[in-house]
Amino acid sequence: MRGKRVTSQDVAERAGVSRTTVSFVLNNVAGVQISEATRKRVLEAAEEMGYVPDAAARALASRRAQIIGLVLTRSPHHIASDAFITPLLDELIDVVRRHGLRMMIDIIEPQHQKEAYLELIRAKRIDGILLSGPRLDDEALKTLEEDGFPTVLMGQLSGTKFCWVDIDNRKAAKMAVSHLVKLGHSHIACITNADVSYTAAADRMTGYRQALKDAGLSFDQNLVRYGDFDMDSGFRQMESLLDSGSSFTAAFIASDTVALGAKAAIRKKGLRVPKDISLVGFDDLPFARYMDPPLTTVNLPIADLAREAGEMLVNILNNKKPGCQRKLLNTKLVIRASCGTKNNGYP
Amino acid sequence: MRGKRVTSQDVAERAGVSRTTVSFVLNNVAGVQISEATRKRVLEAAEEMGYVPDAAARALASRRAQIIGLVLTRSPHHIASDAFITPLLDELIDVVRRHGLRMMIDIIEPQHQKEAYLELIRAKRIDGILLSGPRLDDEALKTLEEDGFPTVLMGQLSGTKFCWVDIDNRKAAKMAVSHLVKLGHSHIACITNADVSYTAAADRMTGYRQALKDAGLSFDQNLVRYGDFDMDSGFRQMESLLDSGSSFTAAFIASDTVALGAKAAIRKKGLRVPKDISLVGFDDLPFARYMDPPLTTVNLPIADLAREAGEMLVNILNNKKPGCQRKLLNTKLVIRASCGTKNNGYP
DNA sequence: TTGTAAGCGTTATCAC
DNA sequence: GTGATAACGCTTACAA
Repeated sequence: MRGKRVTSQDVAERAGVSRTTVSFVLNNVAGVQISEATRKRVLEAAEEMGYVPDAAARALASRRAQIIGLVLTRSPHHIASDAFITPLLDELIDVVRRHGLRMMIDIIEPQHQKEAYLELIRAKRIDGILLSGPRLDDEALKTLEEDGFPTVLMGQLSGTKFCWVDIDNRKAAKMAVSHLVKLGHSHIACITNADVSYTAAADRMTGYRQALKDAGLSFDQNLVRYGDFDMDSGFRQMESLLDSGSSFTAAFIASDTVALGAKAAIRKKGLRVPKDISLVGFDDLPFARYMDPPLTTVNLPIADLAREAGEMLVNILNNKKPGCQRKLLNTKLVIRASCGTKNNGYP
Repeated sequence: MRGKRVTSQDVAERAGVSRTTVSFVLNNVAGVQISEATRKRVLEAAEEMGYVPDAAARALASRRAQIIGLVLTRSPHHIASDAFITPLLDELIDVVRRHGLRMMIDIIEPQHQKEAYLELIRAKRIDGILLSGPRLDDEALKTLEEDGFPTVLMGQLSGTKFCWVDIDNRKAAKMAVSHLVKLGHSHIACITNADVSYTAAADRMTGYRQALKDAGLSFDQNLVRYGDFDMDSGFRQMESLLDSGSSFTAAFIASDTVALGAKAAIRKKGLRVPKDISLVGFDDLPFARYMDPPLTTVNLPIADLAREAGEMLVNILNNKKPGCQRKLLNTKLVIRASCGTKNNGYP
């Protein structure tokens, strides 16, 4: 780094070949036969000289940056949950590394700078994009769709032809609520994870309604509240539910984070979980099992989601499995101690 | 993106100037006088044609990638806490964007791939590096130090000449423990956030000892356990403490995450917080205020830390404020409801 | 099987 | 003030 850079020219000279050969060997170009001896000589020379190809030069010449962009939507509250970002990054970086790529990250506010990430593409900084928390009102996304830029969404966007990976939110929510029904609850409240303009929130809500319907229970709008990603919203909405006078013995809360806030509100009212109110969450964040009582919740396989999305994008970049791919991942209910059979109820 | 790319050549032709002039105008090169008329014409042409400079070409020619690397140390357990990564990224991306840069992210295992991030530098992918959770046994770091590669650490590394930003862990821990002392506690246990080979863990431990010393209390090794970043370790270590037969009425737990596990262990034993045992945590993670009872803890200003580190690196890259800079940020104790005055105690 | 040479789209050094 | 022109370090037809 200090001295002059080692270039492919230097390696070529040392190995007694041309730069072309060096390039062929180092990039393992298919369809080109190079003798074992030459190959070995080049590899050794590169190794000895500590040659590392210049990324910019390579990108310029090959028209491939070998970088994928990870774009997260920063609502005022962040994507699904902060707790997901670590396993997400972890897994994605593994995928990317396995394929010899790098990852560039950007976070956008849905309100402003919506277009900010287009620069990544226009400046050819990235070859493909992974978008978490896509929104219909994202104008930049339309551009991507028109241009056919390699894109994979984490989450669905109906009416578009994007590839995506997601979980079956409806099915998962239904499973969670059915669990409550089986325990004998007939008055089950619901706090969504977010505004229903988010597909995931709407789907979870739908699952809740379906479970009620399947059980022959009636849907009561008075038992529904809308969370807003964070603990505060859970606290407020549960307070509202408790103060409303509507009676219920259980609640499906479509986010562990929101559930944590809700539990605090229940406790503040002097009520107990699950004695007075049973709770089912969603996400299975690390803290769920350490809540008091440990929270029964839907496990969201975030690492799988990330890996599938990453591999899907890589496949697209490599022109394997072309066309539009979609994948719905399974979830499972993790039963812990926040649900009881219906008993005294509230009020 | 679909049609042929717009190059600076195209812009130059449209504006009726040379590529050089376009470059001067768009990069706001100092020391070059360009007439307002020309400048405006170039800017307009670029705007109209939707010109976005090619990042690779620019990097190749200017020898500046305009990208900084964020390298996180992935221990088996991740940097300090998962919950920190979102505000960290958030703030860093703001800084970077403000300066017209981009960010590339990498995560390394301290065991393997220690050298993996050197490729970022060797391939000239990044101009500077931001390293979180630096470790003394990181060989690659030595290389950076020798080469004088622009680097800012988040966390300290004694015996090196790196720039860094950190909090005063010792002072913060002392403040936390003194709080317990003031409440009348004289038998105060300690669970570290991690192994003391981590500087932060060692410093927090030292702060704990100093607080005891200042209060004239004796240090008892039997009251100390070593956490390991996660909730599980907190659970296990608190169990060990409780089973050891040593008596204590309060505990300083140098991580909220670890504290959450510890609290579960306390509850499992049928004890209460703060009635039987007072608890002080460290980090002030979002869930701390929603714990039952809300956790008294040290607030770690992660966003400030990120911003300071980011700005410091940018300054170094711009050759402002040269030399080695170091910054210690203040913390404050957030008093909630997990501490009481000494009363019955345990056992 | 390997080499030659022409780009890739900028920036930067000089002249004018 | 502005414009040629040479790097920058690599990939990749095309030749040999």
